Amino acid sequence: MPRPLRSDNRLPQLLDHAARQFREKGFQGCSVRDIVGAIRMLPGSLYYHFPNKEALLVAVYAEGVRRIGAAVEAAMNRQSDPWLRLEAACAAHLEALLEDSDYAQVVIRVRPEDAPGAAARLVALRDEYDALFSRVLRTLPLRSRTDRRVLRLMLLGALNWTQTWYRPGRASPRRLARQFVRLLADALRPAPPAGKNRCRSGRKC
Amino acid sequence: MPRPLRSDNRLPQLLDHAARQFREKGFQGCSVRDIVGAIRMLPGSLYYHFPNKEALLVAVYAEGVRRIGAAVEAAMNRQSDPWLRLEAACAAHLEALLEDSDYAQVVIRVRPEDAPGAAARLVALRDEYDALFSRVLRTLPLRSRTDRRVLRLMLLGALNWTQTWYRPGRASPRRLARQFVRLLADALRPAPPAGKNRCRSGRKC
DNA sequence: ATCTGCCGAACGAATGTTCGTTTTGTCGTG
DNA sequence: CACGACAAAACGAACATTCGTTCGGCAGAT
Repeated sequence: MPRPLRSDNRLPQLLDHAARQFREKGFQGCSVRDIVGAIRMLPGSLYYHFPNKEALLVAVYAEGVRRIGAAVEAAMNRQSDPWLRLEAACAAHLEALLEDSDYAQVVIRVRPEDAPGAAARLVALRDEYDALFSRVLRTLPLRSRTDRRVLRLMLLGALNWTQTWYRPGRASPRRLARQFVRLLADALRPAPPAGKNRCRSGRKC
Repeated sequence: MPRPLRSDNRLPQLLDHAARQFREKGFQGCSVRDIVGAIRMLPGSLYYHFPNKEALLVAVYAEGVRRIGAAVEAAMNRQSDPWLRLEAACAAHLEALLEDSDYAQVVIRVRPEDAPGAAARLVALRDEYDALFSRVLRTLPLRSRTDRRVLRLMLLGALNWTQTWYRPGRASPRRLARQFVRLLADALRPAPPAGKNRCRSGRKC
């Protein structure tokens, strides 16, 4: 039973600017005054909406997971081929992470340990999102020996680390996702039945 | 000309504990008192050795780059085959990053932007280290179309992100490095000359 | 009339940093 | 070998700010 909201409630703007500040400067890097000041609120007013600063982070985190999860799931469901599904998921992940959403960026930027009192909940939220990628990977036809867990961790690591070096204007998130997945696909796709289509190195097939 | 050092100089211990604190709680996550308190120093004494907290971080960072760089270079030079060189480099990188050195972990854990006044120097130090991997990758025989820059960023991303999920006792750094590199090697090694040794999928060759 | 949503002003604690003073190792000199 | 000058290294105590947080009160939407 959600309590009634007043139309002049500034919680949405509060969350928006919290997300922006958290992604720009991290959790410990910005003060309560930085966050509320951007929307001309006073520091004490935060505590009407949240019991403390960490709870605000949890709210932003949760919204971040919700948004990036929705984006990835939607992109995924537009494809049927397993490898194309993976590529679509990665592209959506990167787009949210690098360009679209402050909320999504916070999920990757802020370490759970930075907010000790909320760490457990943050980790749970991350895991919830990771499960999405586990699902995509489960449907991939792979060589028998491939460890899907290691594959997931490696791929997500490569994707998430882009946040540290990506600069808008160069390679687009879409293109990066394509490059990453292509690379893995070449390595992991089971060999085609003998005699068929074994072109793997030449310019044209 | 390094000025003369006294035998009771505690700068080494100061750096050691700073590295430990920075890696455990991040730059903004620990106070000057946390750092010096661990070696029974007083907060003001820090400022005999460094002009400010950020300069201390730079010193730790530099030492971290030096150590992990030395470890990787040594491991690299023990191999001659390009792919084995890469694997050795990755293994050394992961060992330093996950188990051995507080200093090395700080280089990955702490974001340059967390210390605005020192960010430029921190980035330069990171780049200096990255150049090592550029060198290893340059000697790799790859398919003609492969973008070595993207490859480096992807690999380093996967490696560095391990810091967020790795727990000692499971897969060893060595094993992880092996898995990562194997995966890429299968994808990127140029196809062997036609008719020779084209086993790529079966159990035994 | 009620109660949501925020103001305004404060709180104590913690922050990075400064500075005059004191201790202690090092070294040239007698 | 002893001693005294000198600088290195750290102390001790403060500094001004900034931090997250608390709380009584009040305007205005419902």
